[in-house]
Amino acid sequence: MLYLKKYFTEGLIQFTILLSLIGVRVDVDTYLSNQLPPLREIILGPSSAYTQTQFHNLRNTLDGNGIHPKSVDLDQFFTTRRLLNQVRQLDRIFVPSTELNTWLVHRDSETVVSTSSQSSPSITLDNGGGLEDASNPDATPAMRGGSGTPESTYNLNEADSSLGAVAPEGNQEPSSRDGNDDLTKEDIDLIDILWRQDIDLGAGREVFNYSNRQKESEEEKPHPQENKDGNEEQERWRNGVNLQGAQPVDGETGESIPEQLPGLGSQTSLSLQECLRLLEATFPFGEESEFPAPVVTPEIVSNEGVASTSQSLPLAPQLPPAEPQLDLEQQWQDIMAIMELQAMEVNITSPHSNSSSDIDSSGTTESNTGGNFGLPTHPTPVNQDVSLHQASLPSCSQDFPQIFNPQLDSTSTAPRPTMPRLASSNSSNINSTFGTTNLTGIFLPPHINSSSTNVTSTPILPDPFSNLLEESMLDEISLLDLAMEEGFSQAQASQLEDELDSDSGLSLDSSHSPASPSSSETSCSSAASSSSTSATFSEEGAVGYSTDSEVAAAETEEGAVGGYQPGYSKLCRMSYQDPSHNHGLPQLDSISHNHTYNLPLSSAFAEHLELPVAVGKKTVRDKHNKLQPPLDLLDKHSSRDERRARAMKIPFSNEKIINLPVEEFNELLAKHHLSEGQLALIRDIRRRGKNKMAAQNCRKRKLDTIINLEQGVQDLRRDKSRLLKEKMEFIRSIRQMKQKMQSLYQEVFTQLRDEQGRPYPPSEYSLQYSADGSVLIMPRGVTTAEQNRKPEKKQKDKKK
DNA sequence: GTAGATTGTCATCAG
DNA sequence: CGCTGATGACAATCT
Repeated sequence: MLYLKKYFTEGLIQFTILLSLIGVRVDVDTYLSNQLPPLREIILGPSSAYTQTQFHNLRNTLDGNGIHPKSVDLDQFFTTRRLLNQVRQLDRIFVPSTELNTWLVHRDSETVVSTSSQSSPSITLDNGGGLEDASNPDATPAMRGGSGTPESTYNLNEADSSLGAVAPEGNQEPSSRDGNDDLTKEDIDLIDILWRQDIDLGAGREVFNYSNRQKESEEEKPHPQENKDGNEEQERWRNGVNLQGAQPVDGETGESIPEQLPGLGSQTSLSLQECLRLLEATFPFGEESEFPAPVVTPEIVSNEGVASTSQSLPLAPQLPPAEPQLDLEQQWQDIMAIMELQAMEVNITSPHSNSSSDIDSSGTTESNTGGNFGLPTHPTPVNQDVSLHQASLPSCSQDFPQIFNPQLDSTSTAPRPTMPRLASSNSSNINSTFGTTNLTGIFLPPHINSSSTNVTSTPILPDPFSNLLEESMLDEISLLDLAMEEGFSQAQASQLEDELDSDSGLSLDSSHSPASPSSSETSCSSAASSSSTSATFSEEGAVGYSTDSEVAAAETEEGAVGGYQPGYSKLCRMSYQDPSHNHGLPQLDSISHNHTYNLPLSSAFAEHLELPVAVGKKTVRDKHNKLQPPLDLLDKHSSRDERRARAMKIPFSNEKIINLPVEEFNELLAKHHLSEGQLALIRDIRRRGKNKMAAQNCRKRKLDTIINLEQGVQDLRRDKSRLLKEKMEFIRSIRQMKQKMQSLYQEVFTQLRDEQGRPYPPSEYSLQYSADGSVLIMPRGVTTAEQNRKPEKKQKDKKK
């Protein structure tokens, strides 16, 4: 798309037309033949090439200056301009696009998931989505273990194993524990701390039957849960829920494949890395266009998750063909913001997670990366990603798979999966974060619950997740609505901004109000008014007058009617704006108003010929027109003051009158012996002329203000949507933390034993948290205040 | 013929 | 005090 846009942006069509006029046959399709049908851009939407402003802007820019529209030099001009654009875009293209692609992949999966109706698995997939998946493709394969069960299952197993290993041994030696999962380890640490605290308080561990408990938990919990989880997932599969389909998100990146084929996992990861490399390689070039270019190889798709890719393709049509880059950047920012949020969450919940996750690799060969990344893919956090994905997906979805697939084929030796740029700084934290949250929130609770008594946590999880999913979907929808509200104009405006280097203002203007050339002028006026063609009206006055006046001065004041030459110069500039250029652009046709302000060709030309040295009186207009036929033309298009000046036989041009500095103006007046009437007229002309320019400037400023306000409104809308996203994600994370807390509570409580080794009945006792971070087990009826007074109850350390 | 847009002009204020 | 710029209001013109 972008590639085409560039061509069109550069006025390819116009250029083609020009060439055709010259006699050179140009086959536009050859340029476009690669992927897109000819003139697809036209169908998809108007490009800047169609806009009057751009074309004229080009002309006014340094490059385009002096190039006549019909000049063959335009070819070179456009080429150079295109190259220049590419160079200028080098710094932009990069990250956002890649990011977007990755997210798109996830999104597809998400959509699949949503359709499938699974809450948790879909969520997990989503969660894994995006950056993490791309970053560490290896994780998933390791976790899969070739069981063929979805990632979630594997994770559960892993979590269980870690738990089991830790539980028996972990009592005495927390350090020995190498929990594969950050969360698991964290939880275990907490439990262990509690036990140790009890010991410190004088309660022997034997009281709690810790070892027994652990063994039981190891033996009983892991398996049942594994089975249970496995059953759940199998059921999901049966139900038509394709976990991999959910994962397919990863699959596009290359991670999802491992599920089916453990061996493929590595390859996919490698391919992913290569893809990332390619992206990095491509980015430096700054060629956005290159993404779509590579031919898609279906292999990856087929292996990993046909569903995802296939679905992704269908989704693509939904995307507005012309997605503004601004939106992409915005989405990217949103994604980053979310990632930060998640990272924060992780840090808060499990500060240890990072280190543990790294250490965990020992558990399984690939588990290291897998642990980190696999986790993210699973459960809860996904929702956040989902919303993001949806936002970004549409545009890039198609392109992304195409890019990666070819690489996947070629590469099998890719080095360690390196984090994409996205993850660069915070990646480790993020990964750990996801992992921890997922494990604790989803996996641990089930284990514990199953072992002890609780079904609560497990049943609870699905619902909230489904709800979350729905919420995320709703969010996205609402966001889409917002985007729609902002209107297509925004997208076009953004495109134009990107396309038009010279001045964003012009582009915006054109987009906003194609019918008003002045507006376009105004936008850019403040910054680079001189560059813009549109400036012709407003500034043209100023510039044109000044130059004209100078010219006129050179020619002397002999009486060549002053206003004429300025008018001619205007004409020259105006000719570029000639409405004829706008053929085929209905909206632009209405733009040109032939007011007296801009002298028409005929008059200007005539004036340029210096027809009137001393023209007879000129009545104000046609109404008053009493002029003779030859003068009629002049009068027609000359301003009132010009006619008045001619009528009064003012010996110098109105331009001089208006634009000369006061001193020179006074000198000029002094040189000529003028009557009172002439002096008065000259002063009026000067006053009116200056006021005219002032009015034009004022209007330009007004328009600028309006445009800026509009832009501000759009920005605020984006911020609003972003904040809403963040809010939703905060809410989700809070829920997750609550769930995690609940699960930990249950776990701790169920493992507590009184002096006789009997468990505390939950109906009679509850854990109370004190301000200092300690946890007390209290009878239900006892208040916290009483607790402080009665520390006889057992105290246990809890995480602080 | 009308509505809307554009532009010019006047009056006024402020620097 | 005069000059100039800015701006609201109105009118003229054009589409």
